[in-house]
Amino acid sequence: MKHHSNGYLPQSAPSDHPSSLSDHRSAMKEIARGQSLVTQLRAIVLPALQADERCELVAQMFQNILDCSSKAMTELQLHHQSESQADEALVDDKKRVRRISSDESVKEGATGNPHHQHKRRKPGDLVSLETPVPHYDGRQWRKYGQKHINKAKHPRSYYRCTYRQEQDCKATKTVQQQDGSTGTDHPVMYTVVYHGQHTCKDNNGVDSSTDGSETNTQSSSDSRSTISTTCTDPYDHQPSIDDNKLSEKSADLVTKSMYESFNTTPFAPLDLDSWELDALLRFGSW
DNA sequence: CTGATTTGACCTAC
DNA sequence: GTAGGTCAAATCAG
Repeated sequence: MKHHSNGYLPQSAPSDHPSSLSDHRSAMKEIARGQSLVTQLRAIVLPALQADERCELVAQMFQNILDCSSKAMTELQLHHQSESQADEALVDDKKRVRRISSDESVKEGATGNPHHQHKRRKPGDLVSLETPVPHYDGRQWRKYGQKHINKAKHPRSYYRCTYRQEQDCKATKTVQQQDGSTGTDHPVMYTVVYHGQHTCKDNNGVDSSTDGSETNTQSSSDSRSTISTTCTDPYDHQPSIDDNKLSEKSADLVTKSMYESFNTTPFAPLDLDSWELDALLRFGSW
């Protein structure tokens, strides 16, 4: 799968119904943009709030907004899929044949390989968004791989839920810096793609995936998404390897500390100008 | 010492 | 054959 430069859901090949599909596409783009903006805003605002009731209220409002957009995104995806399915029916048949045969070969233990699922993920099971803060999404992730993607300047990092083993949480995400954003003028933007649903509860016992409103995956994660990052991807500045390591580490540290302040303990106390609060509250009543 | 990250190898899909 | 995704040993950091 190629890096989708726009950072949104990868689309199947252009179909015969360009109008409706492109409508969906642009709607999804807009929603994703909205999610990204809210995410960025939340990343700025929440850490600046003192841990009091208002803070929780604000956090809840952000969450609600993101949940709403996630639901809308899901609806659109479903629509999009059902419409594009017809177009892909023929292709699907071919794929199915192939898949079956390959499954059989696996069953036969032709390889006896210890690695089980190296399947490519289905496009339908993902949600992507653009954010300058790819790590601070209220979830705990563990990096398990990094790869240079064809024609992309920056490597893609692969994360899975920290609780994958203990709670068998299947959620994963990939983070990739967008090619255009190298820094100076515009904030570095990352394309974050969430795969699979969180079935875990995060450590403070707050359920993550389950507030019911989050039936969809990543959106769930992504809705919680949030805040984060810092991630200066090592490759951003393309410094020495050592620098890379340093920056990654520090980014993760920041991420973690943000997580902690965000997730578990309420939020890091911070001074907040009254105008900021007013703006927030106004935003909340919106 | 323990847990997280890095990174090259490996696997599967295309 | 190539590209994307995952594994797991080695390495790093607290």
